Amino acid sequence: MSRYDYTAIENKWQKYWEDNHTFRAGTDYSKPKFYALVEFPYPSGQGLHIGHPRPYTAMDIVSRKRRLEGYNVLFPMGWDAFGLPTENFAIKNKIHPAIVTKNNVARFKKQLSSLGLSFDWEREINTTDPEYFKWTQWIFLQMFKKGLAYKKEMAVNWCTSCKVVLANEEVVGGVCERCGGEVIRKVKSQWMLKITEYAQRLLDDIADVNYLEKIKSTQTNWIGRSTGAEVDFTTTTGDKLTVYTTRPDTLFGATYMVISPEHPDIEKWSDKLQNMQEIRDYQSVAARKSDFDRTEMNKDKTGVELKGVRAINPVNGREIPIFISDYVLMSYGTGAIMAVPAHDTRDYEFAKVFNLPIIEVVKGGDIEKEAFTDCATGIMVNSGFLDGLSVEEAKVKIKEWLEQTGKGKTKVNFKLRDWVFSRQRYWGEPIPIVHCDKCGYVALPESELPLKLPEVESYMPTDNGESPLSTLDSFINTTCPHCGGPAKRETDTMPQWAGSSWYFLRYCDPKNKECLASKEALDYWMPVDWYNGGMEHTTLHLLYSRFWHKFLYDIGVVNLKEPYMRRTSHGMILGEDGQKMSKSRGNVINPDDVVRDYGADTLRLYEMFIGDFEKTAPWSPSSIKGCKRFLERVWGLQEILTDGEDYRDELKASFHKTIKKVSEDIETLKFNTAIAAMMSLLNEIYNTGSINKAELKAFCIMLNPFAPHITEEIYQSQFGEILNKQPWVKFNEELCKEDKIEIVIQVNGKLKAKLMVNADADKDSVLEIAAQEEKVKEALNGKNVLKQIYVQNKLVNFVVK
RNA sequence: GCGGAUAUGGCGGAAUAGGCAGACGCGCUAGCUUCAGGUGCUAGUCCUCGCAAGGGGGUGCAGGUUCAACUCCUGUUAUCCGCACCA
Repeated sequence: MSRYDYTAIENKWQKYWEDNHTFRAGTDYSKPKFYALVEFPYPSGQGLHIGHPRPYTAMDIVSRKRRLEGYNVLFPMGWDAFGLPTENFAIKNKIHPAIVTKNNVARFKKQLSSLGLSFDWEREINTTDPEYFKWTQWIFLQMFKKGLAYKKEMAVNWCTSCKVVLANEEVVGGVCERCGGEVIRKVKSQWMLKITEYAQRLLDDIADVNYLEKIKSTQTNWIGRSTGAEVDFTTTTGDKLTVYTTRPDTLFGATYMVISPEHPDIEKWSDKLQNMQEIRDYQSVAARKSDFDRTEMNKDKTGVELKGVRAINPVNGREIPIFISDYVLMSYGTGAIMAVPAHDTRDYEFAKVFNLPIIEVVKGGDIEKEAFTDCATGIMVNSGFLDGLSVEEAKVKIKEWLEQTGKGKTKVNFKLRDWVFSRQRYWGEPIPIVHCDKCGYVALPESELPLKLPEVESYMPTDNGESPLSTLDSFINTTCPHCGGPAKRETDTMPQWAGSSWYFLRYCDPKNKECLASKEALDYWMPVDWYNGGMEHTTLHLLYSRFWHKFLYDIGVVNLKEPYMRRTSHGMILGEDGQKMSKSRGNVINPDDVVRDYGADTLRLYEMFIGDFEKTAPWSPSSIKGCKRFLERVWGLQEILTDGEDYRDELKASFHKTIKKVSEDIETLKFNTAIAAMMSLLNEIYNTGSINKAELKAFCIMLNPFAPHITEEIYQSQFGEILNKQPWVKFNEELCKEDKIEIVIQVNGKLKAKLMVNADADKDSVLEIAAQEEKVKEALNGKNVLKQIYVQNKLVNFVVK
């Protein structure tokens, strides 16, 4: 027999699969379907990372198993190809980003193909393809028409050195991630998407889907719902100043107020404020601080009192001072708070710095030392009509009072903020809006989609931070679709998250020219049955795409509220040193080298065997050899093949048990133990010295999803058939049981002997035999047996004294 | 600070409706094969005392429940991830 020539075998089967369209998702909509999804990669210039194959192989295993189980499987792949690195590469090397993308995609595709992943390449999509982003733009227009897309002045991160707007992720330690330059806040007009309008539904519907618990809780925290009240304070200027609080019960303890430095009322009061210069100074310092600086200021509270304007506590009529401080954020609640120093840590710190009164309103803490915040079970004091009530009762009563007197109302707040949807970049979807002086922002007619990117000389952002598109008069100047007058195009582009917010829908019908996907295809394929991806996408991509999907549900494009039935996630593959792989650490493993040296099947097997799928795992160049050895030994089974169309008795239970374990482990992401079980079975087979036809067939089929090339090759050369056309292996629960079972004999919990007994033997007979064991006799000798514990098929424990 | 997770041999990791701790693999040791290297095969490999038979200890740490605890309970430490002045 020939040696295991993995390169030849893998090339042969990859070609066979391609020629025969083996993995084409069928259009027979009467068959049961299964939609498996992995996150489509950003085709970076670095090529495929060794971490990519981990989730891809996992879902490939599930997909391959489902096909053998008779499902019509959709397992697609595409390219999330808009993005900064490509643009930067284009700028540096003066190559058009589309060409960079094309080259990178070609390389990625070649690399992915070499892994034998069963993607349906006929459904390949690319977010930078105008035929694709036509529909990204279309969805944006629908949102615009429904009032969900709007323009707003927003503070953004601005690198003073690169002269570029940075995403929050690009600001590291207060400086620009790339050049180390100073980053400041700059106000710019940005397109926003009203995801907050969907906050409650995004929260509620998590209950209906099968996501990992940690994904659910991360999303829940990110949405950050809280219930409290809005309370109106009047001021000595006669204005109304509204605060949001989750603790309206402590209203009697409010001894001052704090408003954000950006609060608009400050300007309104400017002629009444005696220390305006001091206030302006503080405002400009706060404005220069990045988010990073603000968090660094954690310990030292700063602020300025507004001299000349005071507020009146609505519950007791007391006049209290108003401060500005950067610990109050304009972006949450109302941008103003009532400060209750006795029961809030931040307010307490601030009150100490500015020597403000601290009034205890819930008994139980020691407010001389610290704020008493953990006071849910306390009793109200110094609180007028709330005195003597529990905190819970007080909350109800004060809310009633606020509603009755018209001084406030119950209010729900979310941490979730609207989505900044503009990027001042070239390599993204153009936003299909024009601005007309007469008509304002006007949507491009759908007939003009896709709005393509124009050719430009340079992709470099401009000095003032506008998109490169803003330098192109031929692009900017247009006519208003509404009034026909002169108008200017929007020059910002969409963020990278746009294209990935609906891509799973396009896979259902990727070539449709009439709509983003036909109703028929969507109704059949959706929802995604199983979506695996990284934890890092839990709060952005996953939330964004749920939002878009809900919007598309509202306008009747899809008929389901949620896009993904099940969401799981995988751990990262680290370098040999346990650190994240990076060029600078020199611990990068190139998948091409691994495929060349060990073969795709070994790589796939090792990535699944490396450890718990959900946890990070360090790459080990020596451990992978174990997987190679295993496959060599599987290959070697052909040399000891004998006739026989049934499992031999001595292996029957082992086969049934292993099939059961592998079948179940694949469903629960426990690929490592599935492989371990097959390794054990292989060892058992070799111990018998031979394998028969039935056994080899079953072994190949259950190993096939993991190592598809070698198993197809063995199957074809031994049995002359295509494995892919066989049904998935079955097990029989009854036959998993061994006739004889080893049970453990303990005395006082200490192992004394092991005994082979008939399965399901009764207590008395086992106890009798157990007591006869030499070691047991010894241990029992002269002792008093107090108790005999018998666990069927497991153990016997004699409790003696 | 909040939320989530993790802690088991030299290494990656198994085992939780409580029931043989260390499956499976790597590495290592010895032997066989080999001129040698590599491959392959056989045996061994948690620590410790012992020539052995056999004994003792052991799942981050300290307690508890139980005939029996990696698994349950209480407390505690460390590490990782996410969010973070969210009122």
